[in-house]
Amino acid sequence: MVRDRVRSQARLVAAVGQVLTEAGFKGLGVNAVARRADLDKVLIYRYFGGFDALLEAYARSGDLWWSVDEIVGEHLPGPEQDSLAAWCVLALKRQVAALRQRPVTQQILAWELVEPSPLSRALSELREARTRQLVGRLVERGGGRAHGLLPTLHGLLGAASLYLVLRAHSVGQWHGVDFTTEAGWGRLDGAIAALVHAALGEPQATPSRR
Amino acid sequence: MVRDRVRSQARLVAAVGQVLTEAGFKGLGVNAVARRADLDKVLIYRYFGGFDALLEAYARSGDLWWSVDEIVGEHLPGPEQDSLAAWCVLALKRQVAALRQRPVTQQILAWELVEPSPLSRALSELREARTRQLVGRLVERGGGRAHGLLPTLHGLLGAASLYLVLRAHSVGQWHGVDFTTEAGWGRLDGAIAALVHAALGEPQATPSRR
DNA sequence: CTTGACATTCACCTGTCAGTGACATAGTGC
DNA sequence: GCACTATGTCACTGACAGGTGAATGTCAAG
Repeated sequence: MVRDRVRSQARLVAAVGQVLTEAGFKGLGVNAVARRADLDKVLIYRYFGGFDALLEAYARSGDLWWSVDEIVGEHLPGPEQDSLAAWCVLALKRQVAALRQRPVTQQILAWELVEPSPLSRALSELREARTRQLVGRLVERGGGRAHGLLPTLHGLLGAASLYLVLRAHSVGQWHGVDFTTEAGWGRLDGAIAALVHAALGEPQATPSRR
Repeated sequence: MVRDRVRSQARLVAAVGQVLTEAGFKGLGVNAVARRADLDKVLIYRYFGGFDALLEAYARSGDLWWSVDEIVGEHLPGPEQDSLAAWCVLALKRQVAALRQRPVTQQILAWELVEPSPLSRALSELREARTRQLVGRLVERGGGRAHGLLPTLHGLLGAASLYLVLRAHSVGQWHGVDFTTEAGWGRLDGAIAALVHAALGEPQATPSRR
């Protein structure tokens, strides 16, 4: 028996993420987390004060949402450096990629539609704050030319792609497109690009309607 | 004690819907349904063969998804009768309204992101079939002039608004807009209209950017 | 070595879940 | 009235959930 409080705390926090990826929110509970951490569940109450507090500790520890730099960090190659539409398309594509490689975040987002939890509350705050930053940054990157439709576009297409990512695990089909294959995601990228360019009134460099 | 098999079956099927609206999918189970129907749970096994079969019976009985006529049934008033964009906007708005007044459908759609069930499978089939009809009808209504972006637009904006309806119960905030108020839904309608008209290249009759 | 604090485990409580077997009762044909 | 069938009720099992009190083991200070 190793006696190390901080190590046990860390193992419990890590076990939350492991249970979420393996069993989803449905299988998340005191017993499952303790079992996964190979520790007794009573430690959750002693060290954190309860299960919700453990979830909050996990939310603080994890890389649940992406930074603005992860989305619009690098410069765009080629002649479109100042195109607002090109930046917007890039941002939306990268947000899809960022979400797809965060299975835990997907689980939380899916579960918050059924029942909000401390995890989803923490995630909401992060998301709203970083989205504001991101839209501001997009305007900068696009040469400072604001466009009335930009927040609308980003908000609606962001919601659409987020939903499609969440669906991919369970159902996978949406309007005839199969999102269990990479080809399906390619069609989503194409659709986003076509729509953004049409809406912002900039002709598309490489037209790719779906 | 009333002894009437068909009546008891009907009460069990109805209880599924009642439990779903009152407690959501999380509270749906053999015990809850039987309690709500004021019958013994053993009847679920006797009459339907199991809980999943009861869910399938409920799916067949209920008005889970809307008909195409409910969305594009009547003629549009005014001079925009043949505008594809106007029809598309109307369809999207009515789909939001149709979903908002179907709490059970919302529960099923939220739950299928966590774990598919017989109910979500039945719903998926309905949805995919009727969506195909709907897009076809839209093209007719819009004067037969197909537009390459129409399926894309309808698919993405449909996904976005569906997701926002599902969020409204639990979180309510999206990109600064509050979807617990009617004003928030008005902004969604405006955003959809602005985007559709911009994307389809038809000037908007009453401009209403968000 | 002794003592005491603390990390950790064990055993148990209560409640809910899905599912089943045995029993009670009502209506029907005879 | 009698027997049979179908409807409905009751009581139970085993599994698992969240949560808690007491006991066990380990380490370090004295």
